[in-house]
Amino acid sequence: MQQSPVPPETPIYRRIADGLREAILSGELRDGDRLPGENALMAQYGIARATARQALSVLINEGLAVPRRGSGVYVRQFRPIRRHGSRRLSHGRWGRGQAIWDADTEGRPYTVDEVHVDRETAEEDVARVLGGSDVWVRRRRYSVDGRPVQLSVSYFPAALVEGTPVVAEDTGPGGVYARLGELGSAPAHFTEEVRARMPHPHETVQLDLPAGTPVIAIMRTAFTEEGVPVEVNEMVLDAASYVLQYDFDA
Amino acid sequence: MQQSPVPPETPIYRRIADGLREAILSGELRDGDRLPGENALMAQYGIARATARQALSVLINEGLAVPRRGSGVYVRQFRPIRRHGSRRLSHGRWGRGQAIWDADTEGRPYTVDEVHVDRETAEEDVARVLGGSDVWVRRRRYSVDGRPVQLSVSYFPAALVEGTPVVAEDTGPGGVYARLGELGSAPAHFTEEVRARMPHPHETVQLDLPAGTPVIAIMRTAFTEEGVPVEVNEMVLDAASYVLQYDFDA
DNA sequence: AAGTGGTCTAGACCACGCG
DNA sequence: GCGTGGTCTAGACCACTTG
Repeated sequence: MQQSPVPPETPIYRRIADGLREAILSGELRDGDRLPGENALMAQYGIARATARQALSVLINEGLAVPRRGSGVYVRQFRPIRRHGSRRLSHGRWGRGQAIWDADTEGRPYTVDEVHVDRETAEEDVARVLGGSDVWVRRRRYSVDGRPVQLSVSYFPAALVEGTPVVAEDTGPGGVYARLGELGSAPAHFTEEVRARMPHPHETVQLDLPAGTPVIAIMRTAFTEEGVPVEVNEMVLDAASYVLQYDFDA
Repeated sequence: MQQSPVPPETPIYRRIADGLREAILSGELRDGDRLPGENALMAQYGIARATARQALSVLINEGLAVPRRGSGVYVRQFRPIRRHGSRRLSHGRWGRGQAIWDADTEGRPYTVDEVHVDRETAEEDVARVLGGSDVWVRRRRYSVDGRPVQLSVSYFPAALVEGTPVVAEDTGPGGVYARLGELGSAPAHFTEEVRARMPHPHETVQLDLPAGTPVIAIMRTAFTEEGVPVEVNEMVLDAASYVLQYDFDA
């Protein structure tokens, strides 16, 4: 037997997915709640297993639900961190300014791990910006509340940082930017290019991302007061964990 | 019969997807190229149809491929538009500044359609920012090269714009901001909150998004010189069509 | 007309989790 | 141990695109 002769406008699996999405977005199903499982959907709608799975996969790929093996499918949560771009302009300057999206206050403890510092040959895009492919690279991963949220790779011109604390494992108080300042190359201007896309496999692993989670990719270039580029920083953020904030004037 | 007794590390459909992804990311398969179809994969790997589909669905949900009914599955392309946040800081100021990501030059013709102007009661988040829920709302959709790329909804305090050209269908030269200026409420400061997520169903329709495409959601608040909020602008961008650029000082 | 992807059924074995 | 989701098979009918 096949389905009813006239497919009722939209396929069954879509109608089921739509209903569940509605329940999630309306708040009827809340963070961490369990969705009806495959067996429940099969019984309730009289459908085959594959069809029930297809319905659930829609929500999973939309990032609204997360499957847990041996347990069930659950509503996913969104608890972002607020990341300030141009902070100096944002702080209590425009009295009545209010944030639209809720986000945890900054200042939560970051954990840094998987720090690697290496001398490498930069890819073409980075080399073009820095004006040379001979670079030192600092890679690291940031976690908040034990969950990885950001990968970060910084590139520095080798001629500038060779043999300096910039390429040490621990860069000391104030971090890399303070050390660059001591070299007479304090970053003064920044350009950030922001994209969103689905993660690559290694990002999925390193950030422990469920299906349906995009990443935000930021390429930041730091310039000295004189306009000399001294760092390119490539960041990949779990999109479900971040709200970026930028403030500027007309 | 079932598969071989020991699942060889990773499931078949993943291995196939990994291979195809590799081919795409390495450039072996290029923009618009056709991927091996379901039948080809079934024959090549000796697998069932559902398994071949599962492999392809991975790439589709990652936004790397797009299925075309009756035709095949094709490599997707990424041709972004560059959107400048704080442009005033960016223009030729830091001589050697180079962009990392390619993007079409701005200035390509935008098309605006589906313009709707209505008086409404704002949601709580917008009302909190504007200091009241009585608002006028301007909705519109932007297209470039005939493809929809952005949805935009602007909220204005009704008390400020009631009966002014701000709420006319055509706002005239200089647009809404010029009209706000004539009202003595010229926007002078902006805050943008940026998120990325998977699209809601109506966004998928209005932006004609294939599966696996995230959207960038921007909430921009405009303030006068005195710090009075005069507009909240909620934008939803096709993430595959945009690179955002922000420039700021240390 | 042939080939493609879209939807759906009815089974199967598996690893995992939770009580 | 039982229910859960993860993977896979072997079929079917359909709508659509293309030569």
